[in-house]
Amino acid sequence: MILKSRILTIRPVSIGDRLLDIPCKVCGDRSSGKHYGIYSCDGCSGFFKRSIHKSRVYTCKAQGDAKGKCPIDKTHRNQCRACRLQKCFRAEMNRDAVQHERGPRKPKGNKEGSSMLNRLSLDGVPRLPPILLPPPPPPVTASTLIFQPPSLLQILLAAEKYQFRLVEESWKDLFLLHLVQWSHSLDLTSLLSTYKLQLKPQPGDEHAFQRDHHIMQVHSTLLPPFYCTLSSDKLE
Amino acid sequence: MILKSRILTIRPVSIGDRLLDIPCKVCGDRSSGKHYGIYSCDGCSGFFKRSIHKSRVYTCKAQGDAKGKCPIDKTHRNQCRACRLQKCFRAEMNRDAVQHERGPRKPKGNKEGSSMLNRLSLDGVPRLPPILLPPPPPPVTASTLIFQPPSLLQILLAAEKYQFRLVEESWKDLFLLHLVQWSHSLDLTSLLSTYKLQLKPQPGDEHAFQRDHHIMQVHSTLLPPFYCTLSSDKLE
DNA sequence: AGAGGTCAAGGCTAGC
DNA sequence: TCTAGCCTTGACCTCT
Repeated sequence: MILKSRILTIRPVSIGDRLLDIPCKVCGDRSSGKHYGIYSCDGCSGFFKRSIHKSRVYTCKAQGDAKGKCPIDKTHRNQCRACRLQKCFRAEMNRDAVQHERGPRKPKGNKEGSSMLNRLSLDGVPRLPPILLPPPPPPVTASTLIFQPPSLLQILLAAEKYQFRLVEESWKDLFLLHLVQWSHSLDLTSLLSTYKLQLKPQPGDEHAFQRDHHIMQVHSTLLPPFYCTLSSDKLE
Repeated sequence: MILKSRILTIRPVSIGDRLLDIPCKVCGDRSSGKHYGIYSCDGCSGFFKRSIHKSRVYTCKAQGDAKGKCPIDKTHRNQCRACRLQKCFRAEMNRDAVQHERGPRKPKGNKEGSSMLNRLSLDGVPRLPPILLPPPPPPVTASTLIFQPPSLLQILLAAEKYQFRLVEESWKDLFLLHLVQWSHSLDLTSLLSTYKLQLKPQPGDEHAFQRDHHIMQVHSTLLPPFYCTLSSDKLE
C-alpha cells in the first residue's frame, strides 16, 4: 500500500528505480536486474528459485504437437509451469546460482521452537542446495528417488558439469565424484574413458595416475549390487 | 576477474585473504577487519551501517524473560534485529564512526568486463561458499597445506561440526566424511568411538550398520601410508 | 585500513 | 497452495 501511494502521487513512470527497461529474457516482462545469470523479472526469478529449492518436476498438460510449446509471456507465464521452467533453462538461467535456503529471519511461530532441546537438534544443520537433474525435466528415475532430502552427496553433484575441469584439476576430487556415482549413477565412467582417450596424465605423474586408478578399481569391487543395477535406468 | 574465478579448486591465492582469523565481536563469525571500532564481520558491519543510516528502531519480539536476550551468533543473527543492534552497541560499535551517506558512485568508463571472452570464463561458474578451516586458527599443519585452494573436499569439511548429526542421519554421508578424513585428518575416528559408546544402531538396522562398518574398514586398508602419517600431526 | 557503495542472493507476505 | 513485488543481507567492490 505504501507502494501504491507512491505510484499515485509521485512517480508516473518508474515505479521505483527497481525495474529496468531491459526485458525479462524468459517472459518479456520488465526485469528487475540479473537473477541466476540473466535479466529476468521478479516473477520468473522467484518461480525459478522455488522450483529449484523444492526440486519441482512439472508436466506439460498440452496434447500432441503443442506439448512443451506453451507460450511464455507476461500474461501466459502462469499457464504452464513445465514450459515456464523449460524456458528458464533455455534462457540460460543457471541453477547452480541458486543457493541453499537460509534460516528464517523470524523465529518459528510455535512456542516450542525456542526450547533448548529443539534448538540443539535443528540449529546449525546446513541447508544443502538441492541439485536437479538436467533440464528439460527428465522423467523421475529410480536414482532420483533414492535420496529425496538434500544431502552431502548432492553438493558433490553440483560439480557434475565441471567434471572435465576436475579431471584435470584433481584426481582426489574425481575420486569423490566416483563415489557419488556409486550412489547416483552419474555417467562418470564414460567421462573417464573419454578423458583417457583425449588426454594423457602429466609427465612425471603417471604413478599418481595409476595409484588413483587402482584405488578406484578396488573401490568398484565394493559396489553393492543394488546400486549397480540402478545405473541401467540411465540411457545415455 | 581472476578473483572471481576462485570458485572451484583453482586459485591457490584467492579465497579470502580478506577474512581474518579474528572473530566478529558481535556474532563470532570471521571478521574482515575493524569496522566502526571493533573487529566485525561484513554482515554485522553492514547491518550496523544500514541501521544507523536509516535510524532504525527495532523491537524484540520475544516474550517474557527471553525478551532482549535473543542469541546472536552466525546462525541466529538475522532472527532478531533488535537484539543484534543491541549486541552491536554492547560490543562497543561506535555509531559516530558511521559517516554520511555518499552519492552513488560514478559509473566507471567502459571496460572489457563485458567482452565475450571474459564473460565466457565467468558465466555459469557456481559461487561456492568459502569454507575455511575452523576458527580459532589452528597451527598450520601438513594437512592444512595439502589442499590450499578451496576444493570439493572443503565443502565436505563444512560438515565437520555436524558430524554427530550425520552419524544419526546417514551412514553413507558419514562414509564420505571418512574419506575426507583420509585426506584431512579430521578426528572422525574418535567421534565414531564416542558414538558407539553412547548410542546403538536403530533396532532392525543392525545389518546396514554392520555393512557400512565393514565397508569403512575395507577402506581403511586402502589408506596410503603417506596420509596415515599425516594424522599424527593432529594433537587433540 | 576502514569508510561507503553494489547488487544478486534469500526472505517476507499481501493477494490471488 | 503459488505468485510476485518489495525488503534485507552480506561478499565484494571502490574511494578516501
